[in-house]
Amino acid sequence: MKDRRARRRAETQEEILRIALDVMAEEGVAALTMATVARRLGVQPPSLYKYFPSRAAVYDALFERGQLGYLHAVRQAAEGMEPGLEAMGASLEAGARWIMGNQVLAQLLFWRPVPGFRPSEQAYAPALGIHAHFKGLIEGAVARGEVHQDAAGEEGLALAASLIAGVVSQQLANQPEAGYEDGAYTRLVPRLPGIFAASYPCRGKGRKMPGERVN
Amino acid sequence: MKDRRARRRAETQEEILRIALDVMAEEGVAALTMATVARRLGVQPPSLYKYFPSRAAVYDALFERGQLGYLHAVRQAAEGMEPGLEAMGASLEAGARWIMGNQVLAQLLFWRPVPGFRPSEQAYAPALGIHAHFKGLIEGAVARGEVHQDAAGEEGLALAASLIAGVVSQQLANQPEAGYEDGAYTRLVPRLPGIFAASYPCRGKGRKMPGERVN
DNA sequence: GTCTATACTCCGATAGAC
DNA sequence: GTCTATCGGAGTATAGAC
Repeated sequence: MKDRRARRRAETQEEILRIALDVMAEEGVAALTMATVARRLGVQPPSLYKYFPSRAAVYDALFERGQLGYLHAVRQAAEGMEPGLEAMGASLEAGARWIMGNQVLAQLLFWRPVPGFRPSEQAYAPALGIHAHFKGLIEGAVARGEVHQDAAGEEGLALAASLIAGVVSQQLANQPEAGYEDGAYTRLVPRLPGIFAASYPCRGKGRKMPGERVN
Repeated sequence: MKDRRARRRAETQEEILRIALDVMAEEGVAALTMATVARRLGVQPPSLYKYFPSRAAVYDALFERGQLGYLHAVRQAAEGMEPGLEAMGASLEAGARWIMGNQVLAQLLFWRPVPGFRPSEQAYAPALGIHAHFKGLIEGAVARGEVHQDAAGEEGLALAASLIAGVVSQQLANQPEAGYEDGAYTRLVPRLPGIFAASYPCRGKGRKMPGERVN
């Protein structure tokens, strides 16, 4: 059966990627080498090139997998919810949790730790979906009168992306070992929707926002 | 004269660090090699070890230099100003500008791009000064009634750090070639003090903050 | 599909002559 | 302080036997 061979091949590719993630977690994202993966897999380095044509191809497969995982996480969190601030908060939290649970992939996605590596167009494609997802949520918040319409512009999207990138960057750089629940920076995540809304006030002040601070 | 020898030696160390920065900018922070530096300096690799005992020592010297440069930038920006939101805005902007003008050092300071490298205690020391600097500014803002006193707690400091880290992380990862003036993310920096203040409202709403959005 | 063998390049670091 | 020479090892990738 060709199916069996194909499945076996896919399983081996899976295992290569899994081992690669382990190596990157232990040695650093940029320190991934085909030889190390081969040793752990119990084969000789040349064998790996039957599954991935180059080291960059391994990075690319992981990059695509990461984008898809992150996209799935933020989408699923808002599933069934009306687009708006609350759904945005759910997506932000899910995204932050995903990042803290997939730190290695997150570094590959959101930083540029590997000199010379640029993701292929296909691997980068899900990022557009992520952008569209948050754009839709913010437009929903505008329609519901939760934020000013300017929030749905590029600047608003940049701010939303910067807010989440800020807390996770600080968390990963300063307290990488802390979990999502314990992190001094991830603790800020529930407040991000309120901070975002306060940055694009609709009209009247004092509107109660989810996650807003109560003094 | 021993002074002349010492000065000559210091000059060579300076040039080594300068070349190392160039290499890191072109090849990636983690891709720095002593051999590359030696080639550009026009000497043989072993000669470098007369100036730095190891590659890690080069990273460490650059790390310390970066911390001191960043500390100096944020301090100087607030010099002569009363501690408060306005001074905090000046420091944030100066910090963002410094980062965009010293991207390689910034990666070394705020990300962890080099597997196995940990800064020495001495090299890390200025970071404590940076923390204290912003703590003082926020305490000034509290004293002036610009923000709630909770802003001066660890959570407030974490938020301030996350705000600036977010915009520069996004800028470096997505538009590294853009300058501070043109960046889609650094453009948000002037609004950060207002966003921070809105997150820790003192009492009455609607207070005008520097950098606050006008709708 | 896996292996051995290998070509090729590079690295960090050291020893010792000059 | 600089050099040559070298150790000892790493890496990516390919060729070809099995």
